[in-house]
Amino acid sequence: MSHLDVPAAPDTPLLRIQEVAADTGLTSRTIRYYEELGLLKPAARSEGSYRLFDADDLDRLRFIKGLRDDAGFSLAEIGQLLEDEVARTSTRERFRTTADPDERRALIDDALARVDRQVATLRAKIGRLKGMVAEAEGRRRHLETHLAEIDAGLEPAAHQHEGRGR
Amino acid sequence: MSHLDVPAAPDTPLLRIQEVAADTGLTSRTIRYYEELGLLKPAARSEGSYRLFDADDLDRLRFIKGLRDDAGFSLAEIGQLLEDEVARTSTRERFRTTADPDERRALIDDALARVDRQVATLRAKIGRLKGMVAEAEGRRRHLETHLAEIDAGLEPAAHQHEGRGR
DNA sequence: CATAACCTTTACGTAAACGGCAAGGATGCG
DNA sequence: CGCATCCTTGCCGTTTACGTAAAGGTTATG
Repeated sequence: MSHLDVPAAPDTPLLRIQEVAADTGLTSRTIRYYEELGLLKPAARSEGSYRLFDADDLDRLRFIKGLRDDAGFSLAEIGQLLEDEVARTSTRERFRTTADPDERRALIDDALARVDRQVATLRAKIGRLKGMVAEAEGRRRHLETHLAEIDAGLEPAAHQHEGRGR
Repeated sequence: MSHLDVPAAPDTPLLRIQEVAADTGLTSRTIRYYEELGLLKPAARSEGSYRLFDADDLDRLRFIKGLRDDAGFSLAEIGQLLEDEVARTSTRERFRTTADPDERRALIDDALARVDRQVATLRAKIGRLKGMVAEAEGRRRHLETHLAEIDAGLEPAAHQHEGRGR
């Protein structure tokens, strides 16, 4: 997440939900659902209470989508990874309103810690997947061994039609 | 999968569903559900139609669980990965009953191809996860840059309570 | 300011992945 | 063979992750 960006780049135009949906590949329903679950909170609301999203929110949604589609995490797990949104929102606000460098450092340190935990979680998953690849390759070797046995024991025998294996 | 094992190790005792559940960490309900979905078919049925599983089935179930828990695949995707079970069953049978080395080779080649596809799928997922790690690390660097800016621009300023970051 | 296009909340519907229960048959042991 | 235990096939219930329609405000545009 790039919450804690330069005081929310004042040039970001703030998009409405449909635009965000198009940009992220999610549906507006899904985005509202994620908000309902506390996975994000739009940067603002229009006068008539339209949800308004900034670039930061877009990043967050894309990250969520990645965790969901690519990493296969449940929304509950994603919630754990992103960690409580209320805190994030108030943090973002605090960061904008405080000028105390010590406090700003502390806020960034927290954000760093969160990112590190995310990376660790992703790496753990990569590790498990690699374990599965290793298993599969074990099966592969097993099959090849078996194939070699057949070749050794029976290849010399006569067989009519062209062999098909490589 | 080690279907196509040495003609189904004749020493395997054939377990009943509860035993299998205990061994794999699944529930019997789940195992039946997986069969219903066509993810596996128990090696045999007892006289009174009890499901009976061999070591091969156990491997398969553990593999499915791995794909589900570790890799985060949906059961539908797992079904694709394992590829149609009916074919597998008849293949297993064919393998046991045929003596023609050419045919056995062909069957093993097919199994090899399946394993290769599985490995490719897993590797693709690993790739996507690494992409996410890279993204996260990008955010990390961004935060650090930001932190450095604060340090550079404001650190020299006076501040009362002990700095907290490292 | 009229109106199309977009938004809001509310609420019911659905597919996936099981959990749990009921009614009845199968196994194993003394 | 009697009985506890395990199994079978339904079948309904639940959670997750949304889809979809309803009823009614909001915005942008001519």
